[in-house]
Amino acid sequence: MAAEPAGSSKDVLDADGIPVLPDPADAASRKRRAIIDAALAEFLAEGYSAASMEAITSRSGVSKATVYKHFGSKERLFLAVVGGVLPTTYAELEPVNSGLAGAPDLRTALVRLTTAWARILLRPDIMSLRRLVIGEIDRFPQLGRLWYRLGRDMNDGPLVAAFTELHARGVLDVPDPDLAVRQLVGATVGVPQLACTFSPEAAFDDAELERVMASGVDLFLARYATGA
Amino acid sequence: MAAEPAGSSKDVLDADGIPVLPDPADAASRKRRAIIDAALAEFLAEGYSAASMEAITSRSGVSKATVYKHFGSKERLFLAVVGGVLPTTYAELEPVNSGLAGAPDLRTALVRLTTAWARILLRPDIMSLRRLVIGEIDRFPQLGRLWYRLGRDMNDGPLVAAFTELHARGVLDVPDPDLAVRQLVGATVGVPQLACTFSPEAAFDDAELERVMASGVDLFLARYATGA
DNA sequence: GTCTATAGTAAGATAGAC
DNA sequence: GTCTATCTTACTATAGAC
Repeated sequence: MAAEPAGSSKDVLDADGIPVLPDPADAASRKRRAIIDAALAEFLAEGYSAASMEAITSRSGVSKATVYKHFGSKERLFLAVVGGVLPTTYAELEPVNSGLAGAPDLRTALVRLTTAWARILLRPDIMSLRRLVIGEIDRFPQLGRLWYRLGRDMNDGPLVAAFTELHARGVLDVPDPDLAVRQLVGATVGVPQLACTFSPEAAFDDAELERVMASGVDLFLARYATGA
Repeated sequence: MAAEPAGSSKDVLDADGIPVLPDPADAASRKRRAIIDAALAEFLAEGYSAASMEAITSRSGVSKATVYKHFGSKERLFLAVVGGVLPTTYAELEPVNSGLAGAPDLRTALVRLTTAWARILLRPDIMSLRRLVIGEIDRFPQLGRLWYRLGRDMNDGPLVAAFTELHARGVLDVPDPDLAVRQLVGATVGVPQLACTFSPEAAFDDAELERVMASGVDLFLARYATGA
């Protein structure tokens, strides 16, 4: 259990009484990290305007001046924090997408895929972040565009590629793969997502979720699957 | 051009020099209406927390004390204004729903219906209101539940009834009408709505909109229409 | 880089005259 | 019911010591 000096001005001594000087760079980035975590929690709980820099400094254990040295202003802090966490969030969805074009049973693969997406996207922390971004879009349009673009690039993108290939192989008949992907998402993940957007307390157990995803995939395949 | 005394303490005289005393009830409800309009504009522009009661009083032309006499607090004002406008908003969608079960061509009727929905729901003012409600759901969960319930009751509801009837008549094969409606919405209106939610500047011209709606309806019918 | 202390401002809400 | 004037509080941001 190493001593972690929290910025105290007093020297910290090791077992032999020798002062342990914290690496200033590490100390700074630890504080930076603490500020980011505290700010995210505060912004998620209060929204941008009601969040107070005072509360963020209290949560993070640093002083107000330090926060301003690092981030300059409340706006810049918000953009850094929220813009920084979005790619992390979407990165979780990427591994699910691999190898769809080569799956033995397309229906099973699509149900698995959409169910995995839904389980992640419906998580309360991600739903809260989504509501925050949507609610602040007039003030921070960059974040809205970023969120939408990430979703398109990291989720829809691979699916579009897979459908295009399956179309070429004659397995699917998809004249507009881009639109088809958006329809699939709307008819599967979009259904419980809409409910959770407006009713945070709404819960979908795994069985219900898989039933809805399977029904949406069947809807999709009824139109786009060829006989082959 | 009738004189409309805006609460001035000086008497207003008619053409014969006779004081025109404004009906106090009417004057009060005119002010109430002015406050509501000003508050809605301010809340839409700034969000709940950043909206200032000072700005609302300026916009409405009444004093701060009057606003508090009428609505008691900022929270109550917000609930009254937003909760009051939601039914009005959804009422616009109701007439579109009538007479679907008896339509001669179901596909045409559904394309017309979803396109009409989309044109209303994508309007910037309604999209802004939607973002406001979503962004403030942690603070005002009532509004989220109200929005979702209105959408379900006034839009999905009639469609569920129509699909149930068409199922009984053998025109459709819809084992779960409620889910089917949500899928149809997700695959039609939901597609451009998602884009507009995150990119307010995104615009869909009528031709593009109808193409997307028609494609979504075809998707729906490929699964749920019987041969009959 | 980090802190304490504070400047300067604007917010929500109310008192009291009319 | 309505207004003007004001109370109290909390906010963002900064100055200056270390």
